[in-house]
Amino acid sequence: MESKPNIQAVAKLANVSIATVSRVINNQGGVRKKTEDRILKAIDELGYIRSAAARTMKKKETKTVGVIVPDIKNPFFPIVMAGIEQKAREKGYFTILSSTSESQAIEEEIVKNFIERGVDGVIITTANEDSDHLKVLQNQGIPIVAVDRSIQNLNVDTVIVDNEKGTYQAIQHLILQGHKRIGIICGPLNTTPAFKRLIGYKKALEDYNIPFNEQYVIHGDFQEQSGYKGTKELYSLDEQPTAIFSSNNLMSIGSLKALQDCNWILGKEVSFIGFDDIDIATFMNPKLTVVARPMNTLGELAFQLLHERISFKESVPRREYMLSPELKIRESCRLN
Amino acid sequence: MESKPNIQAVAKLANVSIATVSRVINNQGGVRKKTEDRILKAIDELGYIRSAAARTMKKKETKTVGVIVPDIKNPFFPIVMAGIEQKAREKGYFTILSSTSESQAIEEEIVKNFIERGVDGVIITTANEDSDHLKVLQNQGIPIVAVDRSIQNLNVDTVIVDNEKGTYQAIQHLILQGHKRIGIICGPLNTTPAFKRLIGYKKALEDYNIPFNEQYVIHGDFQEQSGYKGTKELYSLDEQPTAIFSSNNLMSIGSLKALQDCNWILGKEVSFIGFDDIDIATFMNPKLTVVARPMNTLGELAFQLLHERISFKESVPRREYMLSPELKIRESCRLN
DNA sequence: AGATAAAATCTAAACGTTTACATTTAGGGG
DNA sequence: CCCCTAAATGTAAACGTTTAGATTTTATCT
Repeated sequence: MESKPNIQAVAKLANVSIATVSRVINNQGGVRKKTEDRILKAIDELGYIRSAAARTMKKKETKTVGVIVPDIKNPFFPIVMAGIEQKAREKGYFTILSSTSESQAIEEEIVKNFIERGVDGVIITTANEDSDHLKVLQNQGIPIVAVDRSIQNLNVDTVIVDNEKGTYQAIQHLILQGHKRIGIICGPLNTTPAFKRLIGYKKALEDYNIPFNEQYVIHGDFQEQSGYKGTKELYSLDEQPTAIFSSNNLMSIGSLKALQDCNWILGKEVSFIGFDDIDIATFMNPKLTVVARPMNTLGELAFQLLHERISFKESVPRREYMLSPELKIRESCRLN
Repeated sequence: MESKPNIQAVAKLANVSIATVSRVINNQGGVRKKTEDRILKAIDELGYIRSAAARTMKKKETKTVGVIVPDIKNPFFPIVMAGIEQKAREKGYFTILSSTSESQAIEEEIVKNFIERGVDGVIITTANEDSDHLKVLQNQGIPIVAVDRSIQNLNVDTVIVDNEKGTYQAIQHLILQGHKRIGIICGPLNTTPAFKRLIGYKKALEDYNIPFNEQYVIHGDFQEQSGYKGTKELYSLDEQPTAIFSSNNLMSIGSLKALQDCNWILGKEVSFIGFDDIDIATFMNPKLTVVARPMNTLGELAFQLLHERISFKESVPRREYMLSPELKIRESCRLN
């Protein structure tokens, strides 16, 4: 196998200088049609593909944005990613995705790697919000957009959903149906989404004068297993809750499995609302009432903000978009 | 904002030559402890991060593998990806993921981009199997591993599951329960998985002397919508099938929705088996019988093969791993 | 045809690393 | 204390682009 052809080889074959070749591959114009054809032919003949590395070195830009998510297995993120990818492609950008498995150590590794590679910007759902480990990005002048989870003490554009409101509405819905003992399965409370959802829960109780009871608050980690365990805990309480709110999709699945295993009858003995719509929602019997988020839009918006930052380096003030989730009322909640 | 520090700046601050700095950042040893400390301190002070671009240019390697999937929204791929990512991290490799949305045009774009970036290898589930558009990779000497779908006329390592066998077992299971009119919802037949699943279906019918009936074969595209439509078609047949086999997860979901909308009662009026286990499977009533694939293993194995190729450039002969899927018998099939 | 302007093309210098090879420094033995 | 060897460090070239500025070619107008 020959060594890979470079711009030099193309230039020689087409009998021009490398500068002219460069002009052609970058569509800069100012090249005679005849010359261009000759060069194009040479490129084709040699199978020349330009080296992004060399180009990046000169241009200091990569037309690449890095995306960091905490858990690629959570279907929420692939959908957000699809939104990002689509918008990025439209603008001629390329995306690279990495997952941290909710580990800050891995997140740091990825960030460093992204910087090494010279990404033009980063879209991140961070594993740890109060984290200095993202300062490096800012020091390097790399724009950041936080999506789904905001970042403390870092002045970055943010696209989130109104977690508090979404949860408030869900809990309110339950209260209005007569529920007073409502369990909530939380995510990691050092993440805004999890925290805000708990706030929404508390506020709804307060507004309707229902005493807050610590035993109904389960501390989960956004993984299926913790939803399962948490639900069993709730079940084993002397005064069982009559309704359960689960703070994310994966935990909802775990929770529902626990319900089945306990023979705790959904929609009859216990009402249920989950944050995030999931495939199973409409297949369950009864169908699941959920708080749904505009996931695709979240991604599209995130890229759009990032792109603006990349394009106009001038300091636009920080922007925060808060999208509204929607309570999709189906059948898993019953009067109590 | 200062311009980013380079190795030169570090060298000056630490009062050494750039060669020594290079030795330190690459852990090559042969540097006096005292000097190393001085350099490390300088690196830290300046916030120096080496440029991958410049490095790649010299070394002609990136420690990066590119992963191409046809549909990031299909939960199958994120799980495979998780397997790849984990193994890659262990070996010090970094992965970049892109999704083609089943479009060959986009796939070509991505491939080109990967080459430009100098990925050391590619793991791909191609959108179009009989495709010359992957030859470029081979021409560039970039190792490829095909996962889930093989590639025609290209001599690459392959990791797939035994689609034919998996489907055969499913259909056999239905036949032994007395079903004779069995519908199948196929994926795009120019992909091996879809094709092989159809083959498995036909072979099972043949082995049990059940006549093949074209009207029970629905041509879908692996997307939810086609599963929905296909199922309605089957429902509208004069001689409705008594059982349905769906060739992938997304189409299963569509199919099940159609069942509900038609009031065609699952497990009673119609039996059902889907390829790939899905969240909803165990929540349905009755629970879904499925053909399950070892998705995580698929990814791990794929990276392993690729890594071997990258490490020992010598021409090991082509390898093909075919993993066995497993028929998980639950409740969605009933005697007929 | 000659002068001039405009268009096309070329030359050469970066960009930030790695590394073969050259040079300096340190350490030990006599 | 000097010499020799090994260890540590330095020098300089190369990797493949882009691009400013220099030069050549072409086209236009008298």
